[in-house]
Amino acid sequence: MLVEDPGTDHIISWNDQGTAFVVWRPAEFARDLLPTLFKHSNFSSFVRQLNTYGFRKAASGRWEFHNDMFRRGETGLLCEIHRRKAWSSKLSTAPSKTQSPESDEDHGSSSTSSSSSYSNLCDENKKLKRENGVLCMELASTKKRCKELFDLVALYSNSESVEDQRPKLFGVRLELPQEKKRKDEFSDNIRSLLSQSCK
Amino acid sequence: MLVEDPGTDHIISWNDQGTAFVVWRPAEFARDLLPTLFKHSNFSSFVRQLNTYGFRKAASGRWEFHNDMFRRGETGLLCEIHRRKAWSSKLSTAPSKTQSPESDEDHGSSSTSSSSSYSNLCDENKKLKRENGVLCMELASTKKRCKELFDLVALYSNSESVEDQRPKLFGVRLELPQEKKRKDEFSDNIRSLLSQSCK
DNA sequence: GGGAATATTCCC
DNA sequence: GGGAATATTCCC
Repeated sequence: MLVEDPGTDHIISWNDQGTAFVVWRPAEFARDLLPTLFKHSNFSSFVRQLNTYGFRKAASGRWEFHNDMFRRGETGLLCEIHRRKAWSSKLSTAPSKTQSPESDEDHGSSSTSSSSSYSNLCDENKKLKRENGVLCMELASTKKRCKELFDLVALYSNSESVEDQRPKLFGVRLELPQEKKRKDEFSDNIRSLLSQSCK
Repeated sequence: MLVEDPGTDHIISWNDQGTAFVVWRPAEFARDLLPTLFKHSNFSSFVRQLNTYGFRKAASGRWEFHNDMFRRGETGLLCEIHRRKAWSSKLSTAPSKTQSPESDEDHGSSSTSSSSSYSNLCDENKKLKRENGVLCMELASTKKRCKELFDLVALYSNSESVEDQRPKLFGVRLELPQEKKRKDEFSDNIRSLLSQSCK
């Protein structure tokens, strides 16, 4: 609205190509125009919001900001400008790079690319799907492995108590005290593990 | 400051006991006084902040708010009034649907991606990130569990071979053929499990 | 540019 | 009353 308004073009306007807006007079802009739209008159707070919504400063030596969805005449694109989410960097800390290379992939991009460009989003999407696939596979194999260990422990724990075949002397099974203690400890461990589900 | 100021006592003042403040005229308070201290003039936003800082509304049929650290004359207590932290609910989300049916999450959604809409892509992106986080957590807990089982098996396998204390007759350990076979199977299983990394 | 604390809004 | 999204501030 401000960028379009010819009355404020000496303060803020489109660049020549209509691909970005330029704040020609930051001081006047902050003092006179910001308070009409926001609860403050700080240029830096305005810039902070621009960044949050995917606008980037052009390296043009002036206050020029661009966003792929902000172009002269293309008002239909405006609805694609969204606030970057805050959760993007919160839980994604441990992407389990157990054996996947993905070395060069900039992990911070998840938060950066959010709203700026369509192709960035596509790239991130692809990467997420790849990562997702890797995680699914890794999880599946870990679960399988976990189940194997579990079954093994369960089997042994079971067979030991059921089919103990060790020789007896006159009907009494030969077993020394310290072995008994060790075996009981083992059984306790197994019992506690068995009490949880591992499937 | 406002509560103390005699000039505004008809709008806001201490209660009789000096244990709370009372907003006698919420409308005037919001319109005339709030903007002098805050970036808004909404009484409800003011109340929201009061709650965040531990003030509670008294059940007195008027806008009376109290806080143990807010008392007439006790200005030294004011520094004990702190903003409530937000962390209390953040990390407790832990979906960890280890055995839940995960019904609503359509895992096949990846195929839907052919839709070219930008906001669809954003939504999918969000979902992927969420899914990713859940997978990471589930993988971590499964790995932990796997390691526990692994250590248990390793421990037993170890102690069994090292300190077999069963009685011998003339230097030969008593052991029946089928037990030997079962134990070898067990050892083979353990060996193969040990050959993979489970950390 | 963006993380993080705090403020304001919106909603249950 | 408070959870949660968004805005503003502060700071690296």
